[in-house]
Amino acid sequence: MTTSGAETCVSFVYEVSCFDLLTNEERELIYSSSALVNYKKGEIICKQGSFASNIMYVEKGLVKVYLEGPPKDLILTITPQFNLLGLQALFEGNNKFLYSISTYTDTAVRMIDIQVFKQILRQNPLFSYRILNILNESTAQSYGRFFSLTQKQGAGRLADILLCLSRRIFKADSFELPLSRSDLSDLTCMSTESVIRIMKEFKDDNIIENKNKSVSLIDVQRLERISLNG
Amino acid sequence: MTTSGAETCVSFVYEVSCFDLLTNEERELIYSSSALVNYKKGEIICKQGSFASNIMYVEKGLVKVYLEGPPKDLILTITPQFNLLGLQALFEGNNKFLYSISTYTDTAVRMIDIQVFKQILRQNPLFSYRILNILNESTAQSYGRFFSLTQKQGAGRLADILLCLSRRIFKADSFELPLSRSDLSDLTCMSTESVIRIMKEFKDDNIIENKNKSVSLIDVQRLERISLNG
DNA sequence: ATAAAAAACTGATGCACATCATAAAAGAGT
DNA sequence: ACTCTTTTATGATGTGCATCAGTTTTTTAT
Repeated sequence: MTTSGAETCVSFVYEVSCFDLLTNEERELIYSSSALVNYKKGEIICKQGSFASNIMYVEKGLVKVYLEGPPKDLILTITPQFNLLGLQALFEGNNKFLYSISTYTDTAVRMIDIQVFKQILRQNPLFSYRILNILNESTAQSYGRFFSLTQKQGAGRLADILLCLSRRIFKADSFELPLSRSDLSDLTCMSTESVIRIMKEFKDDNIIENKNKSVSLIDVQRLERISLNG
Repeated sequence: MTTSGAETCVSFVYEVSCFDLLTNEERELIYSSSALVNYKKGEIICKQGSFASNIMYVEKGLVKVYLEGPPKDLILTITPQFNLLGLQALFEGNNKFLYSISTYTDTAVRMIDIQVFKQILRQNPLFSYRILNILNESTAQSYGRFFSLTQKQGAGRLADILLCLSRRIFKADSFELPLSRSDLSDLTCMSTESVIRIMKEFKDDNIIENKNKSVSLIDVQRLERISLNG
């Protein structure tokens, strides 16, 4: 398997547009049985191991979905607005959150009653088919990430994440990074010190620019080569 | 996250019983548009990157689903009979296999036309809901495995795999292992030599017995402790 | 039964990365 | 402004595991 940025991503290409597949009645049902909750930057939306009674839809903001250590956290995805969270709780017999979710920026989340969501899934095959596709995309991406995390060494893993952040999340070569070095280390499965050292290498080699929170990818091709060569 | 064998598994608890949710007509459609193909031990069922036009149902046998290196293969799941394969190809725009699949034993696979499968998904919400649950279970497991592979060290990862093989695949403390040491290394993301060394340690410590292909778990509790402590 | 090939094993060496210790810089709160 | 806390940075040391280079055992083929 040869993967560079695109296939090893922690986020999604397509925003979720699944609600347009609902009938007016179903949409009304969703809205009337849901609540919009606002979170500030850094707050926890849900905690691994707690009971899941909602499917969540990020209407605004940026969150991280992560497994809690010890020895350290592992960030599964960085999810921006217009995406669903907590779909794994649909699995019968799986009524607990497998992961924690917290916010990087101020975030608004629509909490949808899981029973209502399930009911609509059962009665609306097109909607159900769309959800199935979303889950499949997520699985496909997690395979790419599996490969990145287990087969590549540090520089390659960090290159993957930088490319992903640039392409999928911020959709620009330059961006203000709301993640700390420690977050990057939870994404790339290495120590914070190693992230810092490799970032410095990239900077010294003129592959990226980096000052405080701002990051610019200068030599994307080089980054892709590093990603490919592990 | 604290995981031992159960949550870090490469195989599934429940056999797939989704076809009972089909109408007679739909079942007939599946059967008439499918073909049963027999593979010998060691043969390749599908190759990563090739076009996927079928959903596969393992009627008999044992297979591995794996990403191909370089630098080395990564086994995603070990899948026994009565399970579906290739569901990821359902993702629109994803008509290529993300992984290769090959057999450990003589295997019979029913090849189901993907268009027929999709059609039934769209028209039968209960079936679609069941498939969605299967995908969700698979995602949940891959999270556990993510954690195992990225956060635990060698002995813990191997303990996880041994526990999984015992519980999920062979459903016994003693079993004949059709996988080579090299396969175990592709499952645990370490070198073959390391697998051998750790297996020897386990044997010297009377945690397992091992002679040629036969493996017996002697001290399961100890294995679980090793799994937990990384 | 025997040769050939593949898999299992063993030891010596090297290296990527974690860990530890400590300092500098940036951000947050008053 | 200034303190206090958090984050970033950097060097020194340690280690888990890969790699390499062999030997032995097991399996396969004839």
